[in-house]
Amino acid sequence: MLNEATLSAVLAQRGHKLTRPRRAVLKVIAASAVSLTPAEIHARAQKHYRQTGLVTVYRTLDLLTECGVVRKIHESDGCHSYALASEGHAHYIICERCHAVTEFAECDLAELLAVVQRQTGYAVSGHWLELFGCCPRCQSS
Amino acid sequence: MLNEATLSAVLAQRGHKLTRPRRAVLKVIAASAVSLTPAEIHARAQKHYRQTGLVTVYRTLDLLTECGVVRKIHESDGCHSYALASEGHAHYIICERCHAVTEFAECDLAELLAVVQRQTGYAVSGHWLELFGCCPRCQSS
DNA sequence: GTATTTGCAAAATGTTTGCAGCTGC
DNA sequence: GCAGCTGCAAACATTTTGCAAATAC
Repeated sequence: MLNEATLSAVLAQRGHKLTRPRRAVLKVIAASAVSLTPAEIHARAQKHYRQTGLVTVYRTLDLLTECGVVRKIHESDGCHSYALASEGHAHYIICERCHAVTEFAECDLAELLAVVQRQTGYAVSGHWLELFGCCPRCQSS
Repeated sequence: MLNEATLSAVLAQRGHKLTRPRRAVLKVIAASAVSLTPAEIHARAQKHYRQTGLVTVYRTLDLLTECGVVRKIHESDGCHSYALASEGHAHYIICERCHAVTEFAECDLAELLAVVQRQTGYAVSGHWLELFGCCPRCQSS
């Protein structure tokens, strides 16, 4: 999903355009190994396109989230940062030291879901799993 | 953890006191089957103790969270609500229709963690799992 | 009695909206 | 050309801070 042509197509499909600020925001998020807050994204986006406004960053993040290009990262102190999303269902593992974010696809929760469903009587329709830890780089330093 | 004597002891241990507003906040959270925002907690707490201020609600929520009496609930649109925490490690299943919150203890993720650890090289130190669905009551209505 | 807690007003922070002009397709 | 997008300023919502008075123990 790093490809500009692809992104352009995704946006066009919904009647949206690929503009300079949007390009800048995506570039910033795609280039970062760690999750970023809107303010951080704003600051970095201005290096790609100087006039990028913070308001546009917010609007772009909403749009890209809707398109599934980007995901909101929830950490214990809140949920104010974003990272690039790969295609399809995925989860994150987050470094508690440097905020590095890595996706992982493995999520065999079928058995757990069945047990909980039985225990609670809820009809489970979705789940959300995040792991926290220490990334390889931080481990070696 | 609904017991006032227990709470008083937990607070005392850290040099804190059990005051009227704190009692009111706890009562509200303990009595609610659904997660509540600080503003909602404030409104309801005033029925127990009229003078409860919103600022105190915020401070109390922080304190109770620190003590593990209460937990912050993360939902897709943000993370601004709180629910009672039972003892020890637990997860929530949240009703997407009425925001009902139920804890479940089952969380056998050992195998998954091992796989992800191998895949990503991270040293996993914590996890966080939340399920979404439809609670029994909403299902039948 | 004293350290902690409180409510208030005010400040700080983070996010959203209204609008006239600009830009991608 | 025109729908959609932009940046700005200003509105708004939420959370935090400073402080003198009140309270729990």
